[in-house]
Amino acid sequence: MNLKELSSILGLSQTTVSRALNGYPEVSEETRRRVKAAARDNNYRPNPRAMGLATGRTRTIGHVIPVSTQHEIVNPIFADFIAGAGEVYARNDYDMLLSVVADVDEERIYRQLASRGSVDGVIVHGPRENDPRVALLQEVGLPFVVHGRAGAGDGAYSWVDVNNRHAFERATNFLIDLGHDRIALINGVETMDFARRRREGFLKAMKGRGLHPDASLMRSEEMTEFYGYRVAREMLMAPAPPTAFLISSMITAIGVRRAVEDLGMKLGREVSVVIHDDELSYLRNGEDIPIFSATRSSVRSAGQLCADMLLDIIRQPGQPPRQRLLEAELTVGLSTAPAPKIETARRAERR
Amino acid sequence: MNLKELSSILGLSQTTVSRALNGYPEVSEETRRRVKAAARDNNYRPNPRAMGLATGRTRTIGHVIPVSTQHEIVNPIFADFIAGAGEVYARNDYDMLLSVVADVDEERIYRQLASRGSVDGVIVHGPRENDPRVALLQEVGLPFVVHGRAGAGDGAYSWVDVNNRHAFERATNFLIDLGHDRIALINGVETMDFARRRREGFLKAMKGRGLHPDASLMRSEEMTEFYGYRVAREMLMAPAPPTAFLISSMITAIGVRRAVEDLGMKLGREVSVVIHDDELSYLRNGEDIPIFSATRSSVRSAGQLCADMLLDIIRQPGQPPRQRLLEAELTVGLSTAPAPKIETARRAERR
DNA sequence: GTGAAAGCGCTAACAT
DNA sequence: ATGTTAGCGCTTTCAC
Repeated sequence: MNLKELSSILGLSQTTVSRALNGYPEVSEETRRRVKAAARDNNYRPNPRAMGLATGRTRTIGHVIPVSTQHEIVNPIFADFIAGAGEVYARNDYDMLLSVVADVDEERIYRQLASRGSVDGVIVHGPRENDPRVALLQEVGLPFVVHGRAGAGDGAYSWVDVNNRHAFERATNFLIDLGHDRIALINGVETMDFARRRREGFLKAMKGRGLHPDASLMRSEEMTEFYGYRVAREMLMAPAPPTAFLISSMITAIGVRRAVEDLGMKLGREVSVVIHDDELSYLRNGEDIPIFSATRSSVRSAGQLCADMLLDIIRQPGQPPRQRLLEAELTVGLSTAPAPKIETARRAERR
Repeated sequence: MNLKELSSILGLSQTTVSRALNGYPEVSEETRRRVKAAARDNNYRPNPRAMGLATGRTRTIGHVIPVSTQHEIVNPIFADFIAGAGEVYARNDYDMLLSVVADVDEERIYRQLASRGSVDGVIVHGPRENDPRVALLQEVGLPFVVHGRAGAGDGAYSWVDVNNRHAFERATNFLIDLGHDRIALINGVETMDFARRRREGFLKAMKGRGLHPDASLMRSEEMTEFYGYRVAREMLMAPAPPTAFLISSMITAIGVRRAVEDLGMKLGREVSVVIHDDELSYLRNGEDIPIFSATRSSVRSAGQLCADMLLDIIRQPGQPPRQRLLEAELTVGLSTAPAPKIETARRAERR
């Protein structure tokens, strides 16, 4: 069922039917009612490609997932983020286009998305310091929201982030409260913004409590399981082993646990594995309340929020995104720059 | 830069330029060369929506990720699968459309994808027994490949699966070899095909070795961390606790480990956590070779294979997909039914 | 308030 | 081997 058929059934022109369906004000109430009813009854679905061709808009958001060329990890955290964002898209009748791409190809992909007009906007994942993608996207005029912070000036772009520094500061303080003073930080690659912030939180807490962080207990690598296993083993076998671990990834934590077991040490009291907030709550609340999913749900919220903000930006070209309430442990930054406009766009006054 | 502009630069008709670019045979060698050069120099990118409108094909594959309405888990395994599939799409210049959808809405989404023509085909995730989606997709004529088996007749559709039964049989046998006879099976929901197969593998090994599986040591639920924690704790505190666990999910295994720690028991020798093949190799090979990623990479291979098969099916309407070599622990089934044809399709003879 | 017609960028019959 | 023309299904301008 296409517009032509539908309009001939109704004895109206395609124009009128289109206008009625799209909420243009110049259609009579009566006609609009009839048209909407007929559309529903005939199970009419506008062809998104035809719409896209005509409007320049696609109702599609791109997510570019960079896969490192050196390691084959795909951060499982993406799954939660994507799920959150996907929910929002579904609710708003947007599609999600996922590009899994070798990190070296990222620029090409972004340019391609922009020049092909495959998407109305993109979410940027895993920002690095002074991430070139920000400038790139601004250059090609593709609206975007960054998941994490890319470390350019405030207000230069919009972002949503988990409050990494604060979470790690809290976790560190908590371990110190438990009596630990040799705390190992097993972190992700610190060119990644989130890893840098986690480190800062850790150091802030240590110094705030008069403790000297031991450089040999601070590592920064791609967060694989084996990385956790290897460095934990190394540290635990050294003359002055850590009494607690602060770990940046669930996967890496598994490796650490293995190392601890391997050495015949006891997990729990002797060595606490803390993966930011979630595990922290685990320790705090005892055995009955598993809050491990807390972080996963934060990430999911982050996905929702990112998507929501991006849709906002896209739908209100020329206006900064609106402020909003935050759930979970999230922080946001709103771009003060107006969003790029799509030339062809001429928003109808929604009724 | 669009076709019109490009052709006017070249002083040729749009038709000729289109034909040259798309490899139609009736273009002169010389012209083709010129056209291709000009396209490259002018950085010409065909508009995929316009192409889609004209051909009915979209060069887009849909992945529908069902999210349970009752639990908010998103299987992290999806991330690896998606990464594998995404790679193949990128290589073949296809797009991936991801729909995260409440399981109750799944049928609607599939129908929508079909009727809107948003995608050329779909990958079906998480099949259940006699999954209605198979019939649905056949009804609406959308080409598909199932990740896992949906338990209809052989040859009715194409699928790719990890060899679940075999993996669990091996793991169970291995535990028995180690001297265990009270082995707990902490499985996923057994209406899911993969969970049923894993159970079968477990039972086969147990019976094959003359052991009686204890019903109180076999559980089947949505694979969350807390589920692992809860049932492991229960089992370990019962009069006759298990001496080993066979667990269907990495996440659930984390819960089990916690339970073990909580009870002050020692992991490793006393209780072995086995998550199909990967952990099995871990145990077998000792501490230096972490093969934990084995399963993750199987899943990734499965993603690649699914995508590859689907593209095959789409590109050769009317022909069964070709046989292929398998890597990793995968099994495939090939549909004997011809793939549905897209009416508008008229494949050019690729030169 | 409604309709006719042009056009979005491309492909594919049908000429030549 | 190349061009002409008619769509694909929708939006939007312009006229009534």
